[in-house]
Amino acid sequence: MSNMHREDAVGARDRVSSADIARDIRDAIAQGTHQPGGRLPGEKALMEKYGVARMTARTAIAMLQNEGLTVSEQGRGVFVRERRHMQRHGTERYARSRWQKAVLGAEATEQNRRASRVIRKLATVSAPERVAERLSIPLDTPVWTRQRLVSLEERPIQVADSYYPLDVVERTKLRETEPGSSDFAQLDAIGHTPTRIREEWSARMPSPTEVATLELLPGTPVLEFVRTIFDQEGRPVEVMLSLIAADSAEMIYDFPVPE
Amino acid sequence: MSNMHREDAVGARDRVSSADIARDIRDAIAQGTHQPGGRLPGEKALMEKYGVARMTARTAIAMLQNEGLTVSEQGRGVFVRERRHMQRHGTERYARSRWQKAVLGAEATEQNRRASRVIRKLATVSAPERVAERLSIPLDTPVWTRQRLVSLEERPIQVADSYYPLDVVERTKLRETEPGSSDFAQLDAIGHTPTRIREEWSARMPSPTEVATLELLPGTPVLEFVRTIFDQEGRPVEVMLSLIAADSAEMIYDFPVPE
DNA sequence: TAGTGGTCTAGACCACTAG
DNA sequence: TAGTGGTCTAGACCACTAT
Repeated sequence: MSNMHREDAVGARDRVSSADIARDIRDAIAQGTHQPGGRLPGEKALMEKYGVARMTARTAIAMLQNEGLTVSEQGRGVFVRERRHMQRHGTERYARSRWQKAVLGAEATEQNRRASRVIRKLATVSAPERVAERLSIPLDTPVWTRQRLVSLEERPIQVADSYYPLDVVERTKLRETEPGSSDFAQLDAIGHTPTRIREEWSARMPSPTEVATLELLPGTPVLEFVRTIFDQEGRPVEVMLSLIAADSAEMIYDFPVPE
Repeated sequence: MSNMHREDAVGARDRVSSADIARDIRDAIAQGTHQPGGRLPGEKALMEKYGVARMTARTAIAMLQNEGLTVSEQGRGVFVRERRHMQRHGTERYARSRWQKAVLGAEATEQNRRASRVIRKLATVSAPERVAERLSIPLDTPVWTRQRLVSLEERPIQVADSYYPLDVVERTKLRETEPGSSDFAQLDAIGHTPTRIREEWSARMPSPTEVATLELLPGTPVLEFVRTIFDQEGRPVEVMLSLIAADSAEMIYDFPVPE
């Protein structure tokens, strides 16, 4: 963090480093000098302005990109990253009164945005470890899975893989591509009334595969999200493993102080 | 994603790219070939193995670092990143029965780890926007703030800045450095019984300042956390703005399905 | 002191975008 | 086609770690 004496300083002046350049641009963005979506000085401009080599300018830009502040587009330039619309995940969205519509669809509608989903997989598979643990079944027990990619306004925002014990889905629409109403209503209809929910999640940087699937920009973390639904008897009847682009998600929990 | 024909392929062989090198190492880590904390091939080793220039090897290593998979230590080498202990955040930790101890301290003790906190600021300040909104007061209204840095096992893991309406803290220990018991007990003692809690979460990459404060490794996202405490009359009496290293936090919420 | 990663320079060729 | 960013090479000097 040694502060640089800039070019205007007399004598022993430190050379400008990529970190200095990055700081200048970062500050300018914070000050509002550059608006979201606006163009930033490119590699050439930085080379000239600071008198550095191309790699130095590139390093500065890479720093900002890894912070999620900018995006570089080949052939176009470097831009201030635009904020994405936030998708809110909260306790209220599971309310009984909303079971008729798919949870996400309902939320999107409320926020005046279009949600769509693409089924990636519908099959019977061996329960992966995280699923088996939560469904309280042995590892590799066959389970039904429905895996989908959820998009909002054409942008993929969430991978959601649901797993159900076979006996739960046996005679229901949950095996179909388009169940029509939400998992909640479906489960309720077959005698497994969703009664308690457990949500677990953490954040991390995505793998390149995940970057491709969710079309993530550099510097975007993902939320690893696991939701377990318990029925009226306390039995876990669905585990959903999900991956959510962190730049478009906000989790909100509203609850009374427990005794 | 063009698959490379490796050196052993005949004729027009693609050159090995930094992405290829990164993929090889990533796969090896996933396969368990390299254990957490274990040493990875350094720049020189990669240059020789793949016949590339130093910058190419460095780029490959940088990719892995930005994914949070590796750490480079100057003068030592490149290593597989070790997993940090997880600090769990959930609904139960606010239970009335725990109000005597500080919330975090209690959780740490249960997990057999030492928590410590350093006060960074105790003062009356103008309410920042996010605080004013949640306390339902005009922007820049004076509020009392207590800002602290929480560490677990000597590692900083959370910045927590609490804000209180002035009339709430006027005659209480909340203004002191070491209130002795938790905010919850303090608020309760002065007639503002914590009754409802609202928690809001999102994740993003940290600024360099935040990296320094939380001593974050590259490729570590942060969780931005806002907790609002409401008293028995539904009045917001505390807003806490917090920043948490994502590689050491896991959120768990357990709640009944709302009506 | 040897070996490692951190930073910078200088120049090449490629891929994509826009006029 | 000009201009932009993406990737790679080759070599220099520096900072830190270990021995």
